Amino acid sequence: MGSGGAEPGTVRPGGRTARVRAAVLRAAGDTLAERGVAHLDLADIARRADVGKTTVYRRWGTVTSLVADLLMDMAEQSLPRTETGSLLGDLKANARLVQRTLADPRQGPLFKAMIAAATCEAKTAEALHHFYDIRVKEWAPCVQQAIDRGEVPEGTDTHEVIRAVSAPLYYRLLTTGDHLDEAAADRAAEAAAAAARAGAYLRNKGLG
Amino acid sequence: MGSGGAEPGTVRPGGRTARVRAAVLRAAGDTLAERGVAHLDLADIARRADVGKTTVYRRWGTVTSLVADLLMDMAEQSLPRTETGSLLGDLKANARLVQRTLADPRQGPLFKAMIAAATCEAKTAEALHHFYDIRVKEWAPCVQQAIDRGEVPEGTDTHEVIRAVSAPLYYRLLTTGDHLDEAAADRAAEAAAAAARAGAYLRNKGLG
DNA sequence: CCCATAACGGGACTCCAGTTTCGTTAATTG
DNA sequence: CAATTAACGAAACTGGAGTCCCGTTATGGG
Repeated sequence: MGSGGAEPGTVRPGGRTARVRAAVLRAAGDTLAERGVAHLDLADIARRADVGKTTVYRRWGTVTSLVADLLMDMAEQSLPRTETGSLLGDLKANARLVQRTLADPRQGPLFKAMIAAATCEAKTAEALHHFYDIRVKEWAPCVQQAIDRGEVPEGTDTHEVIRAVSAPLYYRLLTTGDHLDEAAADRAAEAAAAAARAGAYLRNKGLG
Repeated sequence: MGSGGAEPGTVRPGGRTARVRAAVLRAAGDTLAERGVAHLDLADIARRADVGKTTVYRRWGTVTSLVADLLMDMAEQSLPRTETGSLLGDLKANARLVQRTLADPRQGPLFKAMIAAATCEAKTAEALHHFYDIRVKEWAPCVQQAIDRGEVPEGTDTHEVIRAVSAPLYYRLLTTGDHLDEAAADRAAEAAAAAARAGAYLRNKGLG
């Protein structure tokens, strides 16, 4: 008698198992982008992935659980940031990247759907938080460089500045129907840079 | 022969019909706050509202449609803004209001759920956009006053400044697990004020 | 106050998302 | 290159979300 068996896919992760995972995550992303989280049927995803629906139910069980796995997968593929030499330049590069992603006909709806899925289950929320944590950590160094250069006051919360760039873009995506253009990206970067220079993101504000 | 009949609840909107709507919207809000949009059963809501499930299905039909109605209802109850005499003071008052709402154990999850529901259906999205449009319009005058006072450059997009206050709070609510405290609210207000003063929210940037 | 009928509500019914069963395929190990 | 068994997949099954039917309640107009 064994311990009851680990999660499916952990003992023989190679070959077919990996192919099935890739196909299912691909199909899940496509379907999420097209239809959103609601009324999402795992059997549909299985059909699109050319995989038995039993397999999908056994390995992931629920839509939110599948989204969590998709987020784990996406978190691993982080694209390197570009460096321009100035805070505003770096933040604009970041803002443009976010804007292009959210304005993309596939990626935009996909991100909306993943955010929606994260509101439904703790595990999915955790995966989403991890995903954004990685993105923020990837870009935070450009703010540190600005601090070192003297562009931004010492004690500035670098992560908070990076989040400040994305925030208005996501807010607009979710709460308005407006198109996200490059002007919006530039405005987000300029606002974050101006606020950072003015010391709005200093840690331990108002404790003295 | 008639035209086939209008939507239920439009011909005799008084008395019982209004009571039923109020009870159902109340129950819908409670359930959304507790469980989120996923796996939400209209029969559950009907039971909690002490209303026949047939009635709920007939008048609203789907969860997203019910959320849309809830948003219409909430949009009508706009609380008046306070005036402090300075841009930063007004923006802080706004930020604190948003922060308290999102940090509230009932309202926070409710807003998350409504945002999630809006990603699933156009009609619900429209209702959400309308809701935020009203909130933004309610607070935008305080930015106009700051322009008149000379605190902020002429040509500043007043709506964009108000959105800039809320954006980081919503972004944090959705993409991190962190608690929204008053410090976060103040930081959001200060950043928006600093960026506005620096001219980051001027309309028609980069067209000349 | 009374009538016509809008709107509600209980209960039976349907249909499909999710589960269970069991046989098949192929990843790993020596 | 077998042997072992993890993982897959087709098909039958089940439970409950959503629909339908029809009798009941009570609103709004005259």
